Amino acid sequence: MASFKLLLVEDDPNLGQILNEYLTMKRYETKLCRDGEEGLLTFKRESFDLCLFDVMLPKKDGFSMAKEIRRNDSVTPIIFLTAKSMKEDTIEGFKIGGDDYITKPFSMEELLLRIQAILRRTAEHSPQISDQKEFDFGNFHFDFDKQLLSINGESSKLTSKESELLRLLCLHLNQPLDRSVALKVIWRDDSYFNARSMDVYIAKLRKHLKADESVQIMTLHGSGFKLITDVKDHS
Amino acid sequence: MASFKLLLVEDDPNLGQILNEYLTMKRYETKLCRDGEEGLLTFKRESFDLCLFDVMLPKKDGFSMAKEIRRNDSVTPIIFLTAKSMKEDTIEGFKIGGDDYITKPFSMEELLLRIQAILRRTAEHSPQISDQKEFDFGNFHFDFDKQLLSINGESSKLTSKESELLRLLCLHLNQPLDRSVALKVIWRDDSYFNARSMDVYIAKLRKHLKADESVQIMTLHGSGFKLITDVKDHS
DNA sequence: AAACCATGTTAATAATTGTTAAGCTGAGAA
DNA sequence: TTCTCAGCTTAACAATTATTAACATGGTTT
Repeated sequence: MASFKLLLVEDDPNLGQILNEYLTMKRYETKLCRDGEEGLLTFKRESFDLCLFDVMLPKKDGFSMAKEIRRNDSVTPIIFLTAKSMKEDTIEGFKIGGDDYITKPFSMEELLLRIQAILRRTAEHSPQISDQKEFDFGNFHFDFDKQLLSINGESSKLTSKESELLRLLCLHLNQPLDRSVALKVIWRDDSYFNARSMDVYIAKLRKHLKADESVQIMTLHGSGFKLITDVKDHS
Repeated sequence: MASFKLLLVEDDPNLGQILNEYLTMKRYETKLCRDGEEGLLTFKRESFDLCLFDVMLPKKDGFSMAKEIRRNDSVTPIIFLTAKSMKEDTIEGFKIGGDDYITKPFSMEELLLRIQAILRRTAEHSPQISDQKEFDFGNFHFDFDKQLLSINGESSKLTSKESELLRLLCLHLNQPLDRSVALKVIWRDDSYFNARSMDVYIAKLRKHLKADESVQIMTLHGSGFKLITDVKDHS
């Protein structure tokens, strides 16, 4: 899946960098700005899936930024990060059209989960341009909606779980797919039994993919799997 | 706008009543339940726009309720209210698929704002309970009021249940339709027997739709169905 | 090597869905 | 009223899909 793009505006260099690294590690494309004006310019220049604004910022505070954004964009979610837990502030934040308000100190995991909770709602309904439904790899053609995997004119029907897993693998073609990512997306929970269930489905997919030897699902021991296709060597 | 319907499950009678009154005053239609089992039954029987669950509850805790709901409804937003602010708990709440997690004591205004922030997102994207009466998909033309499904000049009469179900599928054309959504809209109650009845009607519709191979009702095992049509090729 | 995980594989079990037909019910006709 | 019929529900059983268990294999660490 194409990663989400976040705009983080935070003037504290330490916190800014830590958050930046953490979110990047979690596969978000993160842009860090140091003050409100820079943040607003960046927002106007590029396009983001979600904003994280510190409230107290040099040059232009987080609320003012949000107000300006909401004048012509009522969609992009905004989360405020702040040291103050003042009731007045919280309320102000939501009234402007913010989506969440987190008080420092917060755990990074909680921030991540709140980001995910919001993106889950906006992403699932938005007319995903990047929400690919059909894939070609090796000699295969895979239609996710119809749950059909075809090769040389022959097609076989996949089950829902098989399709979901194959789709995730295709979206990461020739790139690693983390176990935990797949488990969270498909099984909604990363647990021992679900993990075993996923292994069973990997096995099923491998059987389906036998029809083309140049395609295979590689095991990345301890981390996940990777769907790879041989690139033909024309040397 | 028709007011939103909230399911509030809270065992503390004082807090329960205060919240109930406050939310009612704010023009939400609120249903208050005292324990988890009652809450779950109510949820299955009626249909709500958002849930507010206390975590610690008699008979069945808030997390267990959320888990059961998320098994066939990934849509309805859930907010957890709790006395504990344990990090573990917060994380658990989001992992289950919750949308927000509020720690007592909280201000009513903040709760209200968080509810609004979430509803703003879901409402604007949700497949509007549209009053569309006629649909074209594949080579079919479907007139909901007349209960007529036509193709190539031939039309067949549908029963009212068939029509209602086909209409819901059409409104979600090429998108998933949750079992629980359909059951609540058409049967008013998400229960075992109604679910079986719905399966029978899916079968009936499939027979009707055989007349055009490019149209079919896909099964999304464990979650629902999807009416799909081949996208016409305009090359 | 031994111990310890993680993964592969197959089969048994459980859950969900497909299908057909029998029963029930309410509305209109006789 | 009773009869009939269409439409809906319920039951029963079949088929499919998903999960869990059990054991085999292979990688990693010490």
